[in-house]
Amino acid sequence: MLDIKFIRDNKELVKENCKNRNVNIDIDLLLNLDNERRAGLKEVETLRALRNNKSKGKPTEEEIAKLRQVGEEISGLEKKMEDIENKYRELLYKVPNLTHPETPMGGESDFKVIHTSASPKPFKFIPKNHEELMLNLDLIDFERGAKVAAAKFYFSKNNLVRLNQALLNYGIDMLTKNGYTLVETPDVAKNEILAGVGFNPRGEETQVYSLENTDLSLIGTAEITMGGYHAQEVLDLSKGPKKYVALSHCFRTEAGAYGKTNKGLYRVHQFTKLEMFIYCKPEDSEKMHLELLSMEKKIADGLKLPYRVIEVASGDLGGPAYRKYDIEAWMVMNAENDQQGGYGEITSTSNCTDYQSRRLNIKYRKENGETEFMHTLNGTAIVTSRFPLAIVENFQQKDGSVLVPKVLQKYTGFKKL
RNA sequence: GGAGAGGUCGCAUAGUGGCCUAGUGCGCACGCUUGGAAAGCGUGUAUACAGAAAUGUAUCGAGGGUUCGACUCCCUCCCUCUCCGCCA
Repeated sequence: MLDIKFIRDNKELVKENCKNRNVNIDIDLLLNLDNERRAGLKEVETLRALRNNKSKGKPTEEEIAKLRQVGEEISGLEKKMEDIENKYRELLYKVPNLTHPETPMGGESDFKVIHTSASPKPFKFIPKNHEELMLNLDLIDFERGAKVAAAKFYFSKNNLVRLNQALLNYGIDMLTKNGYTLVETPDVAKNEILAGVGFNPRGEETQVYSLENTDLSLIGTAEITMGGYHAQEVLDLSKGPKKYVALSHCFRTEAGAYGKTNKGLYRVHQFTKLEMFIYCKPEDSEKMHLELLSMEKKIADGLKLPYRVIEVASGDLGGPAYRKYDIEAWMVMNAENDQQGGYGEITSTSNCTDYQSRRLNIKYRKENGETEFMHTLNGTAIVTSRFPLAIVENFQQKDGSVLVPKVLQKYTGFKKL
Protein backbone atom coordinates (compact mmCIF):
# COMPACT_ATOMS: atom_id res chain seq x y z
CA MET A 1 0.00 0.00 0.00
CA LEU A 2 1.25 3.44 -0.86
CA ASP A 3 0.80 6.44 1.42
CA ILE A 4 -2.33 8.28 0.28
CA LYS A 5 -0.55 11.57 0.92
CA PHE A 6 2.13 10.50 -1.54
CA ILE A 7 -0.48 9.60 -4.14
CA ARG A 8 -2.15 12.99 -3.64
CA ASP A 9 1.11 14.84 -4.17
CA ASN A 10 2.41 12.67 -7.02
CA LYS A 11 -0.66 11.83 -9.01
CA GLU A 12 0.96 11.72 -12.45
CA LEU A 13 3.94 9.71 -11.28
CA VAL A 14 1.66 7.11 -9.69
CA LYS A 15 -0.47 6.89 -12.83
CA GLU A 16 2.61 6.39 -14.96
CA ASN A 17 3.87 3.71 -12.57
CA CYS A 18 0.57 1.82 -12.74
CA LYS A 19 0.84 1.84 -16.50
CA ASN A 20 4.39 0.48 -16.40
CA ARG A 21 3.26 -2.16 -13.96
CA ASN A 22 0.43 -3.31 -16.16
CA VAL A 23 -2.08 -2.42 -13.46
CA ASN A 24 -5.30 -0.86 -14.65
CA ILE A 25 -6.58 1.36 -11.87
CA ASP A 26 -8.47 4.64 -11.81
CA ILE A 27 -6.28 6.94 -9.72
CA ASP A 28 -8.59 9.91 -10.25
CA LEU A 29 -11.46 7.92 -8.79
CA LEU A 30 -9.28 6.99 -5.84
CA LEU A 31 -8.43 10.64 -5.21
CA ASN A 32 -12.08 11.65 -5.52
CA LEU A 33 -12.99 9.02 -2.95
CA ASP A 34 -10.21 10.33 -0.76
CA ASN A 35 -11.67 13.84 -0.93
CA GLU A 36 -15.16 12.60 -0.19
CA ARG A 37 -13.82 10.58 2.67
CA ARG A 38 -12.06 13.50 4.26
CA ALA A 39 -14.97 15.84 3.84
CA GLY A 40 -17.32 13.28 5.38
CA LEU A 41 -14.93 12.65 8.23
CA LYS A 42 -14.96 16.32 9.11
CA GLU A 43 -18.74 16.33 9.10
CA VAL A 44 -19.13 13.30 11.33
CA GLU A 45 -16.49 14.48 13.71
CA THR A 46 -18.17 17.83 14.14
CA LEU A 47 -21.44 16.10 14.96
CA ARG A 48 -19.77 13.73 17.35
CA ALA A 49 -18.07 16.64 19.08
CA LEU A 50 -21.50 18.21 19.54
CA ARG A 51 -22.86 15.02 21.04
CA ASN A 52 -19.89 14.51 23.35
CA ASN A 53 -20.13 18.05 24.59
CA LYS A 54 -23.85 17.89 25.28
CA SER A 55 -23.57 14.46 26.85
CA LYS A 56 -21.41 15.60 29.74
CA GLY A 57 -24.10 16.33 32.29
CA LYS A 58 -27.62 15.05 32.59
CA PRO A 59 -29.53 16.55 29.69
CA THR A 60 -33.12 17.76 29.92
CA GLU A 61 -35.96 16.08 28.02
CA GLU A 62 -35.74 18.76 25.39
CA GLU A 63 -32.03 18.27 24.92
CA ILE A 64 -32.47 14.53 24.71
CA ALA A 65 -34.85 14.97 21.84
CA LYS A 66 -32.27 17.07 20.02
CA LEU A 67 -29.50 14.61 20.79
CA ARG A 68 -31.60 11.82 19.40
CA GLN A 69 -31.76 13.72 16.17
CA VAL A 70 -28.01 14.31 16.15
CA GLY A 71 -27.51 10.62 16.84
CA GLU A 72 -29.60 9.69 13.85
CA GLU A 73 -27.69 12.10 11.67
CA ILE A 74 -24.45 10.59 12.85
CA SER A 75 -25.44 7.00 12.16
CA GLY A 76 -26.76 8.00 8.73
CA LEU A 77 -23.47 9.64 7.87
CA GLU A 78 -21.52 6.73 9.29
CA LYS A 79 -23.28 4.34 6.94
CA LYS A 80 -22.46 6.54 3.98
CA MET A 81 -18.87 6.83 5.16
CA GLU A 82 -18.49 3.08 5.51
CA ASP A 83 -19.46 2.69 1.89
CA ILE A 84 -16.98 5.29 0.72
CA GLU A 85 -14.29 3.94 3.00
CA ASN A 86 -14.67 0.42 1.60
CA LYS A 87 -14.43 1.53 -2.00
CA TYR A 88 -11.51 3.76 -1.14
CA ARG A 89 -9.65 1.01 0.67
CA GLU A 90 -10.26 -1.51 -2.08
CA LEU A 91 -8.79 0.82 -4.68
CA LEU A 92 -5.91 1.92 -2.49
CA TYR A 93 -4.92 -1.71 -1.89
CA LYS A 94 -4.72 -2.29 -5.62
CA VAL A 95 -2.22 0.47 -6.29
CA PRO A 96 1.12 -1.29 -6.82
CA ASN A 97 4.38 -0.33 -5.17
CA LEU A 98 6.69 2.19 -6.80
CA THR A 99 9.35 0.82 -9.12
CA HIS A 100 13.11 1.02 -8.87
CA PRO A 101 14.51 3.43 -11.49
CA GLU A 102 16.81 0.76 -12.93
CA THR A 103 14.06 -1.81 -13.35
CA PRO A 104 13.66 -2.64 -17.04
CA MET A 105 10.32 -1.55 -18.47
CA GLY A 106 8.07 -4.12 -20.09
CA GLY A 107 6.49 -7.51 -19.52
CA GLU A 108 7.44 -11.07 -18.74
CA SER A 109 10.03 -11.37 -21.49
CA ASP A 110 11.65 -7.97 -21.00
CA PHE A 111 13.86 -9.00 -18.10
CA LYS A 112 17.52 -8.03 -17.98
CA VAL A 113 20.19 -10.68 -17.50
CA ILE A 114 22.59 -9.31 -14.93
CA HIS A 115 24.81 -12.30 -14.22
CA THR A 116 25.54 -15.71 -15.69
CA SER A 117 27.39 -18.48 -13.86
CA ALA A 118 29.62 -21.02 -15.59
CA SER A 119 27.70 -22.33 -18.58
CA PRO A 120 26.10 -25.73 -18.38
CA LYS A 121 28.30 -28.60 -19.51
CA PRO A 122 26.96 -29.94 -22.78
CA PHE A 123 25.72 -33.49 -22.45
CA LYS A 124 27.46 -36.15 -24.51
CA PHE A 125 24.18 -38.02 -24.69
CA ILE A 126 20.57 -36.98 -25.12
CA PRO A 127 19.56 -35.81 -21.64
CA LYS A 128 16.28 -36.83 -20.04
CA ASN A 129 13.96 -34.57 -18.09
CA HIS A 130 13.63 -35.00 -14.34
CA GLU A 131 10.24 -36.63 -14.53
CA GLU A 132 11.54 -39.51 -16.57
CA LEU A 133 14.71 -39.80 -14.51
CA MET A 134 12.87 -39.76 -11.20
CA LEU A 135 10.27 -42.27 -12.31
CA ASN A 136 13.00 -44.63 -13.47
CA LEU A 137 14.80 -44.31 -10.14
CA ASP A 138 11.54 -44.79 -8.18
CA LEU A 139 11.92 -41.38 -6.57
CA ILE A 140 8.49 -39.96 -7.23
CA ASP A 141 4.87 -41.05 -7.74
CA PHE A 142 2.58 -38.59 -9.45
CA GLU A 143 -0.18 -41.08 -10.21
CA ARG A 144 -0.81 -41.96 -6.62
CA GLY A 145 -0.48 -38.31 -5.70
CA ALA A 146 -3.40 -37.66 -8.02
CA LYS A 147 -5.32 -40.64 -6.66
CA VAL A 148 -4.97 -39.63 -3.03
CA ALA A 149 -5.10 -35.86 -3.40
CA ALA A 150 -5.35 -34.31 -6.87
CA ALA A 151 -3.34 -33.80 -10.04
CA LYS A 152 -0.04 -31.98 -9.40
CA PHE A 153 0.28 -33.46 -5.93
CA TYR A 154 2.88 -36.20 -5.58
CA PHE A 155 4.64 -38.62 -3.31
CA SER A 156 8.39 -38.18 -2.99
CA LYS A 157 10.06 -41.52 -2.39
CA ASN A 158 13.27 -43.12 -1.20
CA ASN A 159 16.39 -41.04 -1.70
CA LEU A 160 14.49 -38.06 -3.08
CA VAL A 161 13.09 -37.59 0.42
CA ARG A 162 16.63 -37.66 1.78
CA LEU A 163 17.84 -35.32 -0.95
CA ASN A 164 15.12 -32.84 -0.02
CA GLN A 165 16.04 -33.01 3.66
CA ALA A 166 19.70 -32.58 2.71
CA LEU A 167 18.91 -29.50 0.65
CA LEU A 168 16.95 -27.96 3.51
CA ASN A 169 19.71 -28.71 6.01
CA TYR A 170 22.32 -27.30 3.64
CA GLY A 171 20.31 -24.09 3.36
CA ILE A 172 19.66 -23.91 7.10
CA ASP A 173 23.36 -24.29 7.91
CA MET A 174 24.41 -21.75 5.32
CA LEU A 175 21.96 -19.10 6.52
CA THR A 176 22.21 -19.57 10.26
CA LYS A 177 25.98 -19.20 9.83
CA ASN A 178 25.27 -15.84 8.20
CA GLY A 179 23.19 -14.46 11.05
CA TYR A 180 19.69 -15.54 10.05
CA THR A 181 17.34 -16.66 12.81
CA LEU A 182 15.82 -20.06 12.09
CA VAL A 183 12.03 -20.33 12.27
CA GLU A 184 9.49 -22.98 11.36
CA THR A 185 6.17 -21.27 10.70
CA PRO A 186 2.49 -22.26 10.69
CA ASP A 187 1.29 -23.51 7.32
CA VAL A 188 -1.91 -21.50 7.65
CA ALA A 189 -2.53 -17.80 8.23
CA LYS A 190 -5.44 -15.44 8.71
CA ASN A 191 -6.81 -13.93 5.52
CA GLU A 192 -6.09 -10.44 6.80
CA ILE A 193 -2.41 -11.38 7.03
CA LEU A 194 -2.46 -12.76 3.48
CA ALA A 195 -3.99 -9.51 2.29
CA GLY A 196 -1.47 -7.46 4.26
CA VAL A 197 1.46 -9.24 2.65
CA GLY A 198 -0.17 -8.65 -0.73
CA PHE A 199 -1.88 -11.93 -1.54
CA ASN A 200 -5.51 -12.01 -2.49
CA PRO A 201 -7.23 -14.71 -0.40
CA ARG A 202 -10.46 -14.60 -2.39
CA GLY A 203 -11.65 -13.92 -5.88
CA GLU A 204 -11.39 -15.77 -9.13
CA GLU A 205 -7.71 -15.36 -9.74
CA THR A 206 -6.72 -16.38 -6.22
CA GLN A 207 -3.76 -18.70 -5.88
CA VAL A 208 -4.73 -19.59 -2.35
CA TYR A 209 -6.47 -22.58 -0.77
CA SER A 210 -8.84 -21.35 1.91
CA LEU A 211 -10.09 -23.45 4.82
CA GLU A 212 -13.83 -23.84 4.93
CA ASN A 213 -15.72 -22.21 7.82
CA THR A 214 -12.66 -20.31 9.01
CA ASP A 215 -10.91 -17.10 8.08
CA LEU A 216 -7.73 -19.07 7.47
CA SER A 217 -5.91 -20.04 4.31
CA LEU A 218 -3.03 -22.37 3.52
CA ILE A 219 0.05 -20.29 2.90
CA GLY A 220 1.66 -20.14 -0.54
CA THR A 221 4.97 -19.07 0.99
CA ALA A 222 6.46 -18.38 4.41
CA GLU A 223 6.70 -14.77 3.28
CA ILE A 224 3.09 -14.58 4.49
CA THR A 225 3.67 -15.90 7.98
CA MET A 226 6.95 -14.05 8.36
CA GLY A 227 5.40 -10.79 7.19
CA GLY A 228 2.70 -11.32 9.79
CA TYR A 229 5.24 -12.28 12.44
CA HIS A 230 5.90 -8.68 13.50
CA ALA A 231 2.55 -7.22 12.41
CA GLN A 232 1.28 -4.36 14.62
CA GLU A 233 4.68 -4.09 16.31
CA VAL A 234 7.24 -1.37 16.79
CA LEU A 235 10.66 -2.98 16.38
CA ASP A 236 14.06 -2.01 17.68
CA LEU A 237 16.41 -2.08 14.70
CA SER A 238 19.27 -0.30 16.43
CA LYS A 239 21.29 -3.52 16.42
CA GLY A 240 20.71 -4.02 12.72
CA PRO A 241 18.10 -5.66 10.51
CA LYS A 242 16.03 -8.63 11.67
CA LYS A 243 16.96 -11.53 9.43
CA TYR A 244 14.98 -14.75 9.41
CA VAL A 245 15.21 -18.03 7.58
CA ALA A 246 11.81 -19.68 7.70
CA LEU A 247 10.77 -23.24 6.91
CA SER A 248 7.23 -24.02 5.86
CA HIS A 249 5.10 -26.01 3.51
CA CYS A 250 3.63 -24.03 0.64
CA PHE A 251 0.32 -24.56 -1.12
CA ARG A 252 -0.74 -23.01 -4.40
CA THR A 253 -3.84 -23.65 -6.45
CA GLU A 254 -2.01 -22.59 -9.62
CA ALA A 255 -5.36 -21.58 -11.05
CA GLY A 256 -5.03 -20.77 -14.72
CA ALA A 257 -1.46 -22.01 -14.81
CA TYR A 258 -2.08 -25.00 -17.03
CA GLY A 259 -0.45 -24.64 -20.38
CA LYS A 260 2.48 -22.78 -18.89
CA THR A 261 5.67 -24.61 -18.10
CA ASN A 262 4.00 -27.47 -16.47
CA LYS A 263 6.13 -30.57 -16.55
CA GLY A 264 6.66 -32.76 -13.52
CA LEU A 265 7.86 -30.93 -10.45
CA TYR A 266 8.12 -27.45 -11.95
CA ARG A 267 4.63 -26.31 -11.04
CA VAL A 268 2.99 -28.28 -8.24
CA HIS A 269 0.36 -27.62 -5.59
CA GLN A 270 2.51 -28.35 -2.56
CA PHE A 271 6.18 -28.11 -1.72
CA THR A 272 8.47 -27.31 1.17
CA LYS A 273 10.40 -24.08 1.14
CA LEU A 274 13.12 -22.38 3.08
CA GLU A 275 12.50 -18.65 2.77
CA MET A 276 14.61 -15.70 3.84
CA PHE A 277 12.81 -12.68 5.27
CA ILE A 278 14.32 -9.39 6.38
CA TYR A 279 12.95 -6.41 8.30
CA CYS A 280 15.21 -3.37 8.00
CA LYS A 281 15.44 0.42 8.01
CA PRO A 282 14.54 2.08 4.71
CA GLU A 283 18.12 3.19 4.11
CA ASP A 284 19.34 -0.42 4.37
CA SER A 285 16.91 -2.18 2.07
CA GLU A 286 18.88 -1.94 -1.18
CA LYS A 287 21.93 -3.34 0.55
CA MET A 288 19.85 -6.12 2.12
CA HIS A 289 18.36 -6.95 -1.25
CA LEU A 290 21.85 -7.51 -2.64
CA GLU A 291 22.66 -9.62 0.40
CA LEU A 292 19.63 -11.83 -0.25
CA LEU A 293 20.67 -12.21 -3.86
CA SER A 294 24.21 -13.06 -2.82
CA MET A 295 22.92 -15.73 -0.42
CA GLU A 296 20.87 -17.23 -3.20
CA LYS A 297 23.89 -17.22 -5.51
CA LYS A 298 26.03 -18.78 -2.81
CA ILE A 299 23.52 -21.59 -2.43
CA ALA A 300 23.35 -22.22 -6.17
CA ASP A 301 27.14 -21.91 -6.54
CA GLY A 302 27.65 -24.42 -3.73
CA LEU A 303 25.44 -26.89 -5.54
CA LYS A 304 27.39 -26.20 -8.77
CA LEU A 305 24.17 -25.48 -10.62
CA PRO A 306 24.52 -23.54 -13.87
CA TYR A 307 22.31 -20.46 -13.65
CA ARG A 308 21.74 -16.87 -14.59
CA VAL A 309 20.39 -13.94 -12.57
CA ILE A 310 17.73 -11.77 -14.13
CA GLU A 311 16.14 -8.54 -13.04
CA VAL A 312 12.41 -8.87 -13.52
CA ALA A 313 10.72 -6.22 -15.68
CA SER A 314 8.19 -3.70 -14.37
CA GLY A 315 5.08 -5.43 -15.71
CA ASP A 316 5.98 -8.74 -14.06
CA LEU A 317 6.70 -7.52 -10.54
CA GLY A 318 3.37 -8.16 -8.80
CA GLY A 319 1.90 -5.63 -6.38
CA PRO A 320 4.30 -5.43 -3.43
CA ALA A 321 7.75 -5.62 -5.05
CA TYR A 322 9.78 -2.50 -5.74
CA ARG A 323 12.53 -4.53 -7.36
CA LYS A 324 12.94 -8.24 -8.00
CA TYR A 325 15.76 -10.59 -8.98
CA ASP A 326 15.21 -14.19 -10.04
CA ILE A 327 17.77 -16.95 -10.28
CA GLU A 328 17.09 -19.25 -13.18
CA ALA A 329 18.83 -22.60 -13.29
CA TRP A 330 19.55 -24.51 -16.42
CA MET A 331 16.88 -27.12 -16.96
CA VAL A 332 16.71 -29.89 -19.51
CA MET A 333 12.92 -29.81 -19.41
CA ASN A 334 12.95 -26.34 -20.97
CA ALA A 335 14.36 -27.75 -24.18
CA GLU A 336 12.06 -25.88 -26.50
CA ASN A 337 14.54 -24.23 -28.81
CA ASP A 338 17.66 -25.97 -27.63
CA GLN A 339 17.82 -29.73 -27.29
CA GLN A 340 20.14 -29.25 -24.33
CA GLY A 341 17.67 -27.21 -22.33
CA GLY A 342 16.91 -23.69 -21.16
CA TYR A 343 16.62 -21.56 -18.04
CA GLY A 344 13.84 -21.88 -15.44
CA GLU A 345 13.25 -20.00 -12.21
CA ILE A 346 14.44 -21.56 -8.95
CA THR A 347 14.58 -18.58 -6.61
CA SER A 348 13.23 -15.06 -6.43
CA THR A 349 14.04 -12.15 -4.15
CA SER A 350 12.02 -8.96 -3.73
CA ASN A 351 12.50 -5.65 -2.02
CA CYS A 352 8.98 -4.64 -0.96
CA THR A 353 10.09 -1.36 0.65
CA ASP A 354 7.34 -0.13 3.01
CA TYR A 355 4.47 -1.55 0.94
CA GLN A 356 3.82 -4.50 3.25
CA SER A 357 4.78 -2.81 6.51
CA ARG A 358 2.29 -0.02 5.87
CA ARG A 359 -0.54 -2.51 5.52
CA LEU A 360 0.61 -4.69 8.37
CA ASN A 361 1.51 -1.69 10.52
CA ILE A 362 5.10 -2.64 11.26
CA LYS A 363 7.29 0.19 12.41
CA TYR A 364 10.66 0.74 13.97
CA ARG A 365 11.75 3.35 16.47
CA LYS A 366 14.21 5.86 15.15
CA GLU A 367 16.99 7.36 17.25
CA ASN A 368 15.01 10.55 17.76
CA GLY A 369 12.19 8.49 19.25
CA GLU A 370 9.82 8.75 16.31
CA THR A 371 8.42 5.68 14.61
CA GLU A 372 8.48 4.96 10.90
CA PHE A 373 7.38 2.16 8.60
CA MET A 374 10.25 -0.19 7.89
CA HIS A 375 11.18 -2.09 4.78
CA THR A 376 10.59 -5.80 4.22
CA LEU A 377 12.39 -8.13 1.84
CA ASN A 378 12.08 -11.78 0.99
CA GLY A 379 13.97 -14.35 -0.98
CA THR A 380 13.90 -18.06 -1.69
CA ALA A 381 16.69 -20.09 -0.13
CA ILE A 382 15.64 -23.66 -1.02
CA VAL A 383 12.57 -25.19 -2.63
CA THR A 384 12.03 -28.93 -2.57
CA SER A 385 10.44 -28.95 -6.01
CA ARG A 386 12.61 -26.96 -8.37
CA PHE A 387 15.93 -27.57 -6.63
CA PRO A 388 15.82 -31.37 -6.90
CA LEU A 389 14.49 -30.89 -10.40
CA ALA A 390 17.53 -28.86 -11.40
CA ILE A 391 19.94 -31.18 -9.61
CA VAL A 392 18.55 -34.30 -11.24
CA GLU A 393 18.51 -32.80 -14.70
CA ASN A 394 21.96 -31.23 -14.53
CA PHE A 395 23.83 -34.04 -12.84
CA GLN A 396 22.31 -37.02 -14.64
CA GLN A 397 24.64 -39.62 -16.04
CA LYS A 398 24.39 -41.60 -19.23
CA ASP A 399 23.16 -44.64 -17.29
CA GLY A 400 20.26 -42.67 -15.82
CA SER A 401 21.79 -42.26 -12.37
CA VAL A 402 22.34 -38.85 -10.79
CA LEU A 403 25.39 -37.54 -8.96
CA VAL A 404 24.61 -35.74 -5.70
CA PRO A 405 26.39 -32.36 -5.38
CA LYS A 406 29.44 -32.61 -3.10
CA VAL A 407 28.12 -30.11 -0.54
CA LEU A 408 25.04 -32.26 -0.01
CA GLN A 409 26.82 -35.56 0.42
CA LYS A 410 27.59 -35.04 4.09
CA TYR A 411 23.84 -34.55 4.60
CA THR A 412 22.58 -37.35 2.36
CA GLY A 413 25.19 -39.94 3.22
CA PHE A 414 25.19 -41.11 -0.39
CA LYS A 415 26.79 -39.83 -3.59
CA LYS A 416 24.43 -41.09 -6.23
CA LEU A 417 20.72 -41.19 -6.75
C1' G B 1 -14.77 -30.47 24.26
C1' G B 2 -16.68 -29.02 29.61
C1' A B 3 -16.34 -25.67 34.19
C1' G B 4 -14.28 -21.24 36.20
C1' A B 5 -11.17 -16.60 36.20
C1' G B 6 -9.28 -12.84 33.33
C1' G B 7 -7.63 -9.37 28.81
C1' U B 8 -7.43 -1.27 30.71
C1' C B 9 -1.88 4.05 28.22
C1' G B 10 6.01 0.32 28.37
C1' C B 11 4.98 -2.78 33.17
C1' A B 12 1.63 -3.24 37.45
C1' U B 13 -3.06 -1.91 38.99
C1' A B 14 -8.02 1.32 39.89
C1' G B 15 -12.37 1.95 37.58
C1' U B 16 -20.40 -1.69 38.02
C1' G B 17 -23.97 4.15 32.87
C1' G B 18 -22.45 10.97 32.58
C1' C B 19 -17.23 14.08 37.51
C1' C B 20 -12.95 8.68 32.64
C1' U B 21 -10.89 14.10 27.03
C1' A B 22 -9.06 6.71 31.79
C1' G B 23 -6.83 7.62 38.08
C1' U B 24 -2.55 5.71 40.88
C1' G B 25 2.31 3.27 41.39
C1' C B 26 6.71 1.74 38.82
C1' G B 27 9.71 2.75 34.75
C1' C B 28 11.46 6.53 31.40
C1' A B 29 12.67 11.89 29.94
C1' C B 30 13.54 16.88 31.35
C1' G B 31 14.02 20.48 35.23
C1' C B 32 14.76 22.10 40.47
C1' U B 33 17.77 20.74 44.56
C1' U B 34 23.34 19.02 45.32
C1' G B 35 30.47 19.80 45.43
C1' G B 36 28.68 15.21 42.80
C1' A B 37 25.10 11.42 43.35
C1' A B 38 20.87 9.16 45.79
C1' A B 39 16.52 10.65 47.99
C1' G B 40 12.98 14.50 47.57
C1' C B 41 10.10 17.99 44.66
C1' G B 42 8.03 19.66 39.89
C1' U B 43 6.76 18.84 34.73
C1' G B 44 6.05 15.52 30.91
C1' U B 45 5.37 10.58 29.17
C1' A B 46 0.11 5.73 23.83
C1' U B 47 -1.46 5.34 18.71
C1' A B 48 -4.13 6.65 14.32
C1' C B 49 -6.93 9.99 11.27
C1' A B 50 -8.47 15.09 9.89
C1' G B 51 -6.41 20.15 10.27
C1' A B 52 -1.57 25.39 8.44
C1' A B 53 -2.48 25.57 13.60
C1' A B 54 -5.51 25.85 17.81
C1' U B 55 -7.94 21.72 18.21
C1' G B 56 -11.26 17.76 17.09
C1' U B 57 -12.41 12.53 16.50
C1' A B 58 -11.53 7.36 17.27
C1' U B 59 -9.21 3.43 20.10
C1' C B 60 -9.85 0.26 27.43
C1' G B 61 -8.77 -7.93 23.33
C1' A B 62 -12.02 -7.82 18.27
C1' G B 63 -16.81 -7.08 16.15
C1' G B 64 -21.97 -6.07 16.82
C1' G B 65 -26.17 -4.27 20.04
C1' U B 66 -28.96 -1.32 23.97
C1' U B 67 -28.73 4.15 25.31
C1' C B 68 -29.26 11.11 24.48
C1' G B 69 -24.49 9.03 26.51
C1' A B 70 -20.69 2.65 27.27
C1' C B 71 -14.16 0.98 30.21
C1' U B 72 -18.91 0.05 32.77
C1' C B 73 -25.01 -3.37 30.49
C1' C B 74 -26.26 -7.38 26.48
C1' C B 75 -24.66 -10.76 22.26
C1' U B 76 -20.87 -13.21 19.16
C1' C B 77 -15.87 -14.26 18.49
C1' C B 78 -10.42 -14.33 19.70
C1' C B 79 -6.58 -14.90 23.26
C1' U B 80 -4.37 -16.03 28.33
C1' C B 81 -4.56 -18.68 33.09
C1' U B 82 -6.64 -22.80 36.50
C1' C B 83 -9.20 -27.46 36.78
C1' C B 84 -11.54 -31.71 34.16
C1' G B 85 -12.12 -34.79 29.81
C1' C B 86 -10.08 -36.56 25.12
C1' C B 87 -5.82 -37.30 22.16
C1' A B 88 -0.61 -37.82 18.40
